[in-house]
Amino acid sequence: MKYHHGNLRSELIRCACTLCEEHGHDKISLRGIAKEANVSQTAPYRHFETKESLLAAVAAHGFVEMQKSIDKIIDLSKTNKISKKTLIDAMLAYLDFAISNNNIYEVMFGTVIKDFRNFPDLHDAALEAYSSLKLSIKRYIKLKNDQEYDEKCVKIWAFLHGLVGLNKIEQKLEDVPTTDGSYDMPIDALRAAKNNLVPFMNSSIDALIKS
Amino acid sequence: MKYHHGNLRSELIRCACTLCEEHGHDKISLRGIAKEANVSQTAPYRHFETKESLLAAVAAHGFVEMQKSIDKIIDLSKTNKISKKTLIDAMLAYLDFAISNNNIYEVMFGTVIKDFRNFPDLHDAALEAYSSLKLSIKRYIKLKNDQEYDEKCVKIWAFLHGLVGLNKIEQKLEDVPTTDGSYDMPIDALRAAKNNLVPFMNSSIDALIKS
DNA sequence: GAATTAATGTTTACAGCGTAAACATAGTAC
DNA sequence: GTACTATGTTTACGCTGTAAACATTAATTC
Repeated sequence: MKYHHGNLRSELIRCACTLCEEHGHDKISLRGIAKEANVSQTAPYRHFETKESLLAAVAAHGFVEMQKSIDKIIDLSKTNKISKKTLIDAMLAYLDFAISNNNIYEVMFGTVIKDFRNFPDLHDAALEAYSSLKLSIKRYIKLKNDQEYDEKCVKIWAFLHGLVGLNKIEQKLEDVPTTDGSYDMPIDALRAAKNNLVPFMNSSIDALIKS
Repeated sequence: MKYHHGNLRSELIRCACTLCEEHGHDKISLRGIAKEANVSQTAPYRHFETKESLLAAVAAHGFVEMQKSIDKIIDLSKTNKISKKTLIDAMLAYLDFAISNNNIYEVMFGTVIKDFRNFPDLHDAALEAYSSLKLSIKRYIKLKNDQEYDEKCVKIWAFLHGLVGLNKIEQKLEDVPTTDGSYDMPIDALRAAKNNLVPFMNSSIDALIKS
């Protein structure tokens, strides 16, 4: 029996990512992660000060992956303009990551990690991801200055981030017959948006960039 | 000493709202809420099956309050058109509620409550709140049909919800000198948006409605 | 009005949690 | 080889959500 694990740190992050995505960050325990990695329940403390700091590593990993999926679309090796279709594809890549990594996205943007400044790796990864989002706009359209790019980028980011949030709450609501008429249903609208995502995004993103 | 409390249920909700907003939903315990209400630590179980269901009541209360603050702006007693300024004011009321009730907003839209269908009061309150958001658009602009209102409403809601989310993460990031240039800073842009919220909203909301 | 029942409180108990402290083993430097 | 450091385990503590048994008060039935 070997006493030392070797690379427990990265193994813990891997297990944490898996379990987190499977069950949600609020349903996983440090002990459970340790068990998954086949070590004692306090072994993680040799590599992470707290549970929060392990989750910070999960979030950082998430930002890196999210950035990769955007970078893949806009092709970092080049510097030329990108088409509107490519821009939309990049935005769709954001949404796709957020939705297929729902629970990790929650850790990245939720309240689990109070302050990114306590976790420099995470802090950097988050800013790097933003820079890819911004770059995709820079490559799409010519604007006056950096400040203007930031303004558009924040608008689009807010819109994307909001769509992710609404997608979550759609899943919590019920189909209720609207016949009663006392209130209206956002669910159909959310579903309609999802089923026609490309035109939906096309009009919205363009409108925001030009606003 | 009186053994029965009388209206412990509503008192517990009140205490839970207070403590939740003060410390965040993940930092409060049923026991702590019970202590705040001066009852034994298991007394809440006579009124709420689980901690989740008490938080559902907190969320429901949040939706009602949020709706009120929107309704106050658009003046439900009337049915006439509203100006663009009034529409923006209603959207600002949404943001204002979300930000000054940060931690309760988190409960309303986060992952704490898995499925609103388990909590009919919450489910209704959420849909009612949506209907007020939609009504404000209906009163502002004439569109073809209900479906079109829903589409615009979802876009605007996503945008608002996203802004709330970005506001949260702004607080977790750090001011870093951009001189290095390896990445760009969303923080300044977020702050700029906040400092000029009215024109920022004016352009965005209009663009989304017309998109 | 007394007896029964239902509603609403308390006390006790349990397993799981994050994590601190003490201890054990393995790898590294001299 | 000996000391030191890194990395693992064991044990322990107080807090958590909540189940179960018990107590008291309010409501209902006769």
